[in-house]
This record gives sequence, structure tokens and C-alpha cells, in this order.
Amino acid sequence: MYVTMPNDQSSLSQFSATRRKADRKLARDLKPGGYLFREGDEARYIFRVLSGVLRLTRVMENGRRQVIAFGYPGDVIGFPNGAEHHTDCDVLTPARVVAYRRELLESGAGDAELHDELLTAALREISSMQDHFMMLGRKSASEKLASFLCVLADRVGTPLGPYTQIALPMSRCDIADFLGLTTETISRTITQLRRSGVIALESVHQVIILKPDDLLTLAGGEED
Amino acid sequence: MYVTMPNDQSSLSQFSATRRKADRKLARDLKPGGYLFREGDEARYIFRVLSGVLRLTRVMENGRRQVIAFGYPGDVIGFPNGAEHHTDCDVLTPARVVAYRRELLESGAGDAELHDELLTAALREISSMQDHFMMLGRKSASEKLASFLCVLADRVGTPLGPYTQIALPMSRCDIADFLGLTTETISRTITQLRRSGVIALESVHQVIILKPDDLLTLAGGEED
DNA sequence: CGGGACTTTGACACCTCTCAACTCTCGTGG
DNA sequence: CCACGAGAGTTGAGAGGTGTCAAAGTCCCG
Repeated sequence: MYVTMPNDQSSLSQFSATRRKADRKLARDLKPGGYLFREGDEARYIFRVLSGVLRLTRVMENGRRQVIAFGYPGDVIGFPNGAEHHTDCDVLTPARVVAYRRELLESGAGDAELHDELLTAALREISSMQDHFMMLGRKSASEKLASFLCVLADRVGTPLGPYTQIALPMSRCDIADFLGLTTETISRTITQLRRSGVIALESVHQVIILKPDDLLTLAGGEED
Repeated sequence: MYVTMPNDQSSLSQFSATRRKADRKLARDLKPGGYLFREGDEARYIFRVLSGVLRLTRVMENGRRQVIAFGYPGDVIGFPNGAEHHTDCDVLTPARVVAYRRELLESGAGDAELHDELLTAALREISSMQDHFMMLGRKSASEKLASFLCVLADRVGTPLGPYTQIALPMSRCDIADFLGLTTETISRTITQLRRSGVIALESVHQVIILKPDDLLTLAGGEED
């Protein structure tokens, strides 16, 4: 999942019901703290997230880290480039994924429908990443965080009375590395939002959006 | 083309000789200042750049702009997401491109080899964009610019005695919008590099790299 | 030769980072 | 049951890098 604007049309719904049924027997369960693959691993499979949250990261030799994306249900991750994976994929919450052999993306290998779904996912990935460029390069700290919360609310928010609640299974540091900021800036910006009454903190990892319209405005305009 | 680290293996060579021959009759010539497609246009074709330089941009309603990529020979651009293009594609120098019907990427449509080449290009695109994230989010102005020049030198640099010369057909503003900076910062950083003897300016749009090793060091480490 | 766009340079402001201290949470062990 | 410690999160002060605004310089092309 990339943080763009909250008009992500991606979701589980793009995958057919028969597909989801067939996947069930191929599903793999993952424990928090573990990993799905590491940079340098041979990329034999592409994964689709059924439940839980994963984290894709890349690290520079000097230690600087970038969180490439968070993998939420419906996301497809692990697109290969060459023979190896080029990111680490860690498990943030108990998760379940389906593994598809990479040949299914590359040739179809007899399952035209799945081939098409994976290809569509790859193309959507490219488009989402382009949106994310805009955010990393052209938005302020508060705009970034507001955008992030908006997208999460749209994709995985749960109603809580008149409000929307969202879980933040990742650490402040993960959010910072995703948005190109520091943990301190994340923390300070969250405090700002809280003090201005836009959000409230149920706990450190549970946010309640009190003023969705204000948050959307803070997110800075949509693209286009 | 994305600015990552100068280990881009992409080039014309990935496309077979027979392909290049067949393309010649499908080639389309483009004039500087024109455009190949605009955001919102129906995405019927995917393009491969044969010569010249293109520019892919996305604009927010408040005017902020992000240059998504520069299209250099060997690059494939215009991957569709849904029915429409989501970026503008402008022509920076006289250019020649080949247009492939999008069905060739999606189904193969009888040309398995081309299908494979386009798919590989899409996957490489994803990987390159991931590298670009690192740069937008985690590098300083001088690191960004040094990285940019390194990649250009690798891909389109021409030997000039013991040095390497590179053309910068895009404006300072384009470079800024690509790297997530301002034109002033680009200008100042170029001046720094010039004063420190790492580069020299043949003209505003012609750079000579005097100390490639220093430039590479300034680019900050490679990923991994 | 003139005009407009682009580039460079300077001064200054401000946002974010850095470094540091403190608080909070949670699990462990006495 | 409470004390303790480790890790994560928050808050503060100060520094520094980049943006903003303004003006001068340069290039290009009619």
C-alpha cells in the first residue's frame, strides 16, 4: 500500500470469488516478527496478502532505511526484478498470504485469469508508486502524515460511532521511514493533530479520526 | 529513467535485434515542446523510446509538480492503470518512439517475445521506482544531484578525453521537480560541485565530470 | 539588437533534523 | 505484587539545510 490520495480503488474485490476459494488451500500463515522474504532471496513467488500487515523495506549501507510500502489485505507484493528480491518483507501482525509462482505472472502458465489479475496488480502498483513520489518529494510533514492517515482510514478504517478508528500496527519509526521523516517529527505532528482536535489517540497504536474533512484538507490537494 | 544508483542494467540491448528492425517501420517522430500523451488520455499504447528524451510529470491542483521520470532510449513508458494515462508525457528533444498496443502487454496477442519484454520492463520499472523512493525520502540535496549525474553519466555519458560529458536537455526546474528540490537549490548545488572541481560546465546544459569517483562518493552509498 | 525565459546568486526565514532528557508501556523477575 | 529495565514514544532546545523572495546575470531567438 502506498500513501497517495484516498481514491485507491484497490481491494480484495478485484479478485474473483472462485479465486479466493481456490487460494484458501494455498494460504500460508505468518507470525509477527518473522519475515516473508529478504533482500537477495531468490524470487520464486509473488504474494497476495489475505489478512494482516506486512512491511517492505530497503536499507542503504549507511543504515538509512526506506519503508517502500505496507502490505495490507488485497495488496500484491514481491514483484521480482531479475532473479532476486530487492526488498525485505517483514511481518507486522499475524498475517495470511497466498503464494503464486512467478511463472504465473510471466507466462500465465495456463491460468489466464490469474495472470491478468497479477499483471493488473503490477500496473496498479506502478501508478500508486507514482502518486507516492508526489508525496515524498512535494509534501510537508503534516501533509504527509494527514495523507497517510486518510488512506489508512479509507482502506482499513473501522466505524466507531460517528467517527473512524484506525489501527497503526507499525512503529512511529516505520511511519517515519515510509514518509521520509524522522520519528520525532512523526511524534510532534501527531501531537499537533491531537491538540487541534482533528484526531484522538485511543492508544499509541489506535487513532480515532474526529474531523475527517479537516484531515483531508491538511493532506493537501489530490493530484490532477 | 529513474535516478537510483548507477547500476542500471537497462538499455537497448535487452531488446532483440530482430525486434529493433521490425520496430523501425512503426516508429514515430516527436518534436521538442510537443507531447506524447496527456493525463486523462485514453491509454491505448505503450511506448518504447528509441532516441531523444521525454519527460513524465504529474501535477497537483495547487500547482506543485513532480517529474516522475525522464524517458531515455531503451525506456518503456506509458504503462496504463485502468483506461487512462495518469501522467503527462512531454518531448524534451527530437525523439523517436515505437508504439505498442496495450494488448501486447496484457495478453501477448500473438507475440510472446514482445509480451515478455514489456512485462520485464514493467517489473524493472517497479524496482527502479523503489530505488527512487530511497532517494526522494532519504538523501540530501547534494546526494540527490550527484546520484542524478552519476546515472546520466552511466546511461548516456559520452567520453571526452579522459572525462565524461553528459547533456542535460531538461531545465533546472525539471531536475528540481524530479529530485524533490527547488531550482535555486539545484543551481546552488551545481555551483558547489563546480567550485570543488568535481564537475565543469561546458554550457548550461552540458556537464563534464572531472572526478567521477568523488561524484560517486557524494552520491551516498548504494542501496543494500 | 531587444525582450523574455532561464539561471545564478544573495539574504533571510522556517521547517525539519539532531541531540538530549524524560515519560510511558510492557514484560520479567525478585 | 511490586520493582526494575528495556524499548518505544514524547517533548524540548538548538543547529542546519532547504525554501522563499528578490535581484542580477546569462542565454536564446526573433
